[in-house]
Amino acid sequence: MVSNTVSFHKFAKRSQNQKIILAAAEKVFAEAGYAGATTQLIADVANLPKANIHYYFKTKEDLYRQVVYNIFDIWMEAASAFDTELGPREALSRYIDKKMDLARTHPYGSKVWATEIIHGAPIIQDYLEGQLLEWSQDRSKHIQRWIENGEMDSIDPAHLLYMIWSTTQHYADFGHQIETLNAGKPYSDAQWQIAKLSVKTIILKGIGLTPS
Amino acid sequence: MVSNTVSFHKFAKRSQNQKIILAAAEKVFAEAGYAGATTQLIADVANLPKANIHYYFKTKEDLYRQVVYNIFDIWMEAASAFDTELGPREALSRYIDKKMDLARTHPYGSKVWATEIIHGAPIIQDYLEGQLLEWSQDRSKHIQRWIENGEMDSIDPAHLLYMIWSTTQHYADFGHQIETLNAGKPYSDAQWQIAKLSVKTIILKGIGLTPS
DNA sequence: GTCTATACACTGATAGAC
DNA sequence: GTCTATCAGTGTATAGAC
Repeated sequence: MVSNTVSFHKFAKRSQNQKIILAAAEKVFAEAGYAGATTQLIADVANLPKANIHYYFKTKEDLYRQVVYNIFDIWMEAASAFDTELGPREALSRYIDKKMDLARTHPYGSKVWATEIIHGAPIIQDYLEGQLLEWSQDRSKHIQRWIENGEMDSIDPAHLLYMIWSTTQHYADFGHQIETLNAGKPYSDAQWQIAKLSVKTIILKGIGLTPS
Repeated sequence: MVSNTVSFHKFAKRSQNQKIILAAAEKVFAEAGYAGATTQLIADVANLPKANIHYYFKTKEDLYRQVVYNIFDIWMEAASAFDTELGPREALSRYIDKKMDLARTHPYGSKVWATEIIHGAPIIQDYLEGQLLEWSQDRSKHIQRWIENGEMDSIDPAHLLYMIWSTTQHYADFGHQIETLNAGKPYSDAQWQIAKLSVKTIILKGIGLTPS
């Protein structure tokens, strides 16, 4: 029993430190880019000695890889909010809401993702060609069916998806610019509500629906 | 006369080399990020010795600064396509068209801009607070007037601008992802046409207009 | 103006004491 | 598991020959 307890505590501590490092790394990778993010800076933000970073993650690339996988997983889970059984208005409304919420709660992850894609997806390419392609094709088929059923306007589904992705992620990736144009102040709860509603209203009306 | 000729040639060569270096730097900064872009790599792409880069641009930061200023100038010039005297439908149509054209012709510049903002605008902050803020406020006022005149739906002008920026720039910044989801092939002329039309259709209809 | 050689600083990673 | 000291490699920038 003693050994079990020790073992449990060790794993708990390991898991806890890994979480702290991952959170620090996400922030530093987002703000400085992959090459600009030094392990020393990540260690400082995590409030740990530099060597500990390498103890928990063998290389800087491994750490970066974990950060990118994490945000991808979070987004793919959110993508299930795009539930085609609900019909176009409700499915798209919920998906946009979910993506806007994530832009607010996970801005660093979104920024890391953006630079990863901008640099040609050196790490996440396999996932783009796998999970993301599969999900996109599945949802595109359902959108096509809605169009054929006269439930929404005729629009190339890919461009509808790109519009949702770009518009929602913009509030994370370009948050600094938005804040600058907002008198240098971050959005309040009320302003986030208006942003969400504005995005939903324009997109849904733009394809012949009314927001829910 | 001889000295004038020599002088002329020297300036021409200087100007020419600077253009070659700027084009190479734009590409390398876009694909590798600021810290990841080595002067050696920029020199290789420009097909010049590394020392020549430092001869024409004192520091790497100066070179980066020029690249960022260039894309900002190009965008601000395009922003004049948003001619409020044309009325909402025509002004917005032309502006979206222009931004989509720039996403296609200047993808590297767009990517450099995106990472600059993602990293907190360390170089371009003054321009955000100056020219960009001024332009945004001016156009927002005109949009407000259109709304009051019943020429378009009631939408917070800032969010309409963000939607245009994010959607159009997405085709440059996330071009790699779009290409991956397009069977790994870059967009054809016809596909770019569809993209432009899709973006314009959704946004204009989304605010109560019909595309021109 | 061009280019080679090099100085100087910094970074990722690890060895080894605790 | 933790942390200090250190190494090997790489980067920016420049000096100086041509």
